[in-house]
Amino acid sequence: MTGIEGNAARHRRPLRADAQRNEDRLLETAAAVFAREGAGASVKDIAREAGVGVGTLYRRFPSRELLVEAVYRQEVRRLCEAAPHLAATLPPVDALRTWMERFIDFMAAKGGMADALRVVLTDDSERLQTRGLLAEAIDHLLSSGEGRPAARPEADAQDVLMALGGISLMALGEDRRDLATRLIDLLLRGVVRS
Amino acid sequence: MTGIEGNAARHRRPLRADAQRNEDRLLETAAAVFAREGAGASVKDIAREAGVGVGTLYRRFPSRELLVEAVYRQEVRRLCEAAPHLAATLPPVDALRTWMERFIDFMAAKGGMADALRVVLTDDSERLQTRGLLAEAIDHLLSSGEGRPAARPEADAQDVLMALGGISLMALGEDRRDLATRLIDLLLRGVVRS
DNA sequence: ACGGTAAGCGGAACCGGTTCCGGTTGCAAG
DNA sequence: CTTGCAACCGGAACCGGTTCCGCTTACCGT
Repeated sequence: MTGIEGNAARHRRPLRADAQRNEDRLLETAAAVFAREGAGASVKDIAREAGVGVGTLYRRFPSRELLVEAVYRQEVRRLCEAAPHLAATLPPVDALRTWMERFIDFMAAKGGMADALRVVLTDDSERLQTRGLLAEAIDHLLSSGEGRPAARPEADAQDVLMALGGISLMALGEDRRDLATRLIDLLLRGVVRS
Repeated sequence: MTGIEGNAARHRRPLRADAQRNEDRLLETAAAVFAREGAGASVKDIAREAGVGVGTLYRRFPSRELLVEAVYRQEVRRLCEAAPHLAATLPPVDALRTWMERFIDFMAAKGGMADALRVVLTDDSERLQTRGLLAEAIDHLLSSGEGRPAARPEADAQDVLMALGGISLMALGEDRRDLATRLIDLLLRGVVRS
């Protein structure tokens, strides 16, 4: 479980040995702390528990949200990879709806991911692979269904992702699961082929 | 311009004289500072410039967002009051779309209102009159149009408000006005009578 | 007028995120 | 094996929001 491999290291000179060690340790620790205390845990705590200074943490993860993103990147990837299977198994609209509800549940399960989500969907810097992953998954769901795409042709995966993000931001709280469901229905009504 | 009259004071013993004076001064100062530096200005600055301690500010406005809400309540009210006129003047869907775009533009114009907006739409405590105002305006637009309501009967003003809030949260940034427009279209397609 | 007290006041202290910078060190060239 | 230096490190310092608490005061009843 040491070292989120698929790193963005692809086109970046390899890290110095100590730096790499610290990065691994930070991700490891952050994952543990988030799991234990929710994604709201303090950055300072994580740094201390990982045995490094905050400066070190910040050089690798320039903001709290980026750390969160890095920690959950794996799980989001898994979520996205499930899209093709859904698309192949269920009727188009149901596949889309199901995937969206899974997305909401995932976000809700992490607690306090709202800010991180906003950053991931809003910030257009490179290194935020997560956003592309999500858009790709949605694109898959929109265009699936043999010969009868689920969505109106103009419906754009990026836009749908943004809309879903907006819904998450509003409906991520405690007793809001039903609100999320209703808003997803609303969104689908606008997206789906009439 | 001293003393937002329509206060929630309705069923609250009147404030002590000095307290009322401070509240007025705070609102006045906050409005000025927000206008000068955007809604991101620091609470401490506002308190200092109003000549009171932060403690005083916080007793009256228990969080930064609530202060923002109070400062802009008037303008939001005005926005909402424009709804009936739009409803009477334009075809139902156009009225709704126009109002929504005004809403977005208003939020964008204030800069850094995103957090305040989330609180206003999300927090269900009393004293947040703004939310009710907005829902009412939307309700008006949804059910207007002589004999031919704009919206599908199940469309709920609260839900539409939440969706619009979500859109705002995602599309409030710099070059995002067009995203907002597209998302509003998407939303309308789900809301409007087919 | 007077006194008691609830309401109010100010600001020091706390907390979490973020930045900065003087000192350290992996590593590669000589 | 040195040595030069870019990359790194740690943590003190800063900043903004929020809480806490000892002191003050407006106001009501007498």
